Amino acid sequence: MKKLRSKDLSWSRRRLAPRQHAFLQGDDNGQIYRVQSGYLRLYVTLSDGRRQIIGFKSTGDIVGLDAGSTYRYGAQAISTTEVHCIPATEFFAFARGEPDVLIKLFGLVCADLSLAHDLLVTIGKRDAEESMASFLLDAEARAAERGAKGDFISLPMLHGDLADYLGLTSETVSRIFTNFKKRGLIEVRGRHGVRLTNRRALRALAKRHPSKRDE
Amino acid sequence: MKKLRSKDLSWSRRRLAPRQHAFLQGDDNGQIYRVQSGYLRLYVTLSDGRRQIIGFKSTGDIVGLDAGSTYRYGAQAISTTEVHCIPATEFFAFARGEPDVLIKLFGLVCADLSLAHDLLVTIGKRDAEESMASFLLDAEARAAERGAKGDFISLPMLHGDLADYLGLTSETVSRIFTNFKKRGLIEVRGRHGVRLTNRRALRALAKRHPSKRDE
DNA sequence: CGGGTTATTGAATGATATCAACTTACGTGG
DNA sequence: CCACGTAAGTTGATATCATTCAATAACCCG
Repeated sequence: MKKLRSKDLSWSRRRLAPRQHAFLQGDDNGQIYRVQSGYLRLYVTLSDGRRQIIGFKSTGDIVGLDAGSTYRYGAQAISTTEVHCIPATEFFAFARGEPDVLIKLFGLVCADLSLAHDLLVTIGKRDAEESMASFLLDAEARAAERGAKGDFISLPMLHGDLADYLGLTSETVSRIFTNFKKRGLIEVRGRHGVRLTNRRALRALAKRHPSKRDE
Repeated sequence: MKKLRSKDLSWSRRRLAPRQHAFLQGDDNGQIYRVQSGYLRLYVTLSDGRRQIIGFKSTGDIVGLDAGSTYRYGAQAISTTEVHCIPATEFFAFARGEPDVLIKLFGLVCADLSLAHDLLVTIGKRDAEESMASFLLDAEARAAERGAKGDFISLPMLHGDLADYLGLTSETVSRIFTNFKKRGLIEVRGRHGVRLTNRRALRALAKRHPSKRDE
């Protein structure tokens, strides 16, 4: 299959400082982004300022692909983040002639949709503990997919981000981390390191349907 | 642009009775569906049976497009529902040769993603009243897009469905309907008819960002 | 080191869930 | 066409989980 990032295309680079935006909700859709390093949070706001984080994006992820004429969500750097970007029109003009690329793009949006559906279940039906358990398992699975070394995973986002992602408050997130530590479900190292020390219990909490991968 | 439903393709028909499934969560992905008449609810369940409805689909909507090897959600008829379906492999084999069709499909999934994001904000950040206000405005906009006649809109789903969609309980949904009626925000006719009698107030409740379309 | 941001912890409050009783609506068959 | 039986909706009382408010503690960056 053809590589997504063709050499023919004029990708440009941007380095985003923490809290800097790649784009804001409502901006005209100009660019499609690819994260090179660091982390972005994608979020939607209500008119009174409440913020729902709809996803975290890291190395290799494509952002802004699903925008119409304007971005429906904002994209903000959590830590210093490098992105590559390309004008959407140019990108789609190229993709139009490449069925494999179009199908790849289709698959990327489908994957995002699936993530959104998972998050809907978490926020809509899981209580705070269940949500956190589900998040931790997802975070670990994601780290594994990216070939992370060691069993500590890195969670670069703040508790407040996690709260805005899971539909909770930062205090609740903090309480549950403390509680999980006491119960021996996780071990924490520094601000961002977490290790899952009882996956079975976390899985039971998350109430997922059993899959073949479960020991 | 080429029509999505080419005559070359072998669509078949199914008539679903109320509560009958087009497919279940976990089924092998065989078919892509198009709703001809009636309504489907799409939902995800947790292992203990809690159900999150992720969307309602009606005439003209495509369902199952985003499935991988298995469906990640179930699709169940609310009322008697007619669907057309086609094997996914056949459909994509056809689409591969038609960039316009691929781009159309891409757009459909992007629209679903956008809906999922909206619902995330509703469930994650809006309280019960705000959620209901937002839902009613969306339902009306959707009906208008489909060229519904009259100002009563039809909500074919049960209160329990609405509850499972918005992250509430059926009791709460009922209380808020009653409250909205008392406050003159809506008028109800029969089991399924609703008319919005104070859009301004509903919009204020929903706390959306103002758009050009707002009077 | 120092200052601001973030995290933790406790106590009180509040929104929505839960439980329960009752009413209404609907569809089915007599 | 009506009566019945079941499913759905309403309403009230209570319980509960998570939020809110507040005060302290830890962390990190410059």
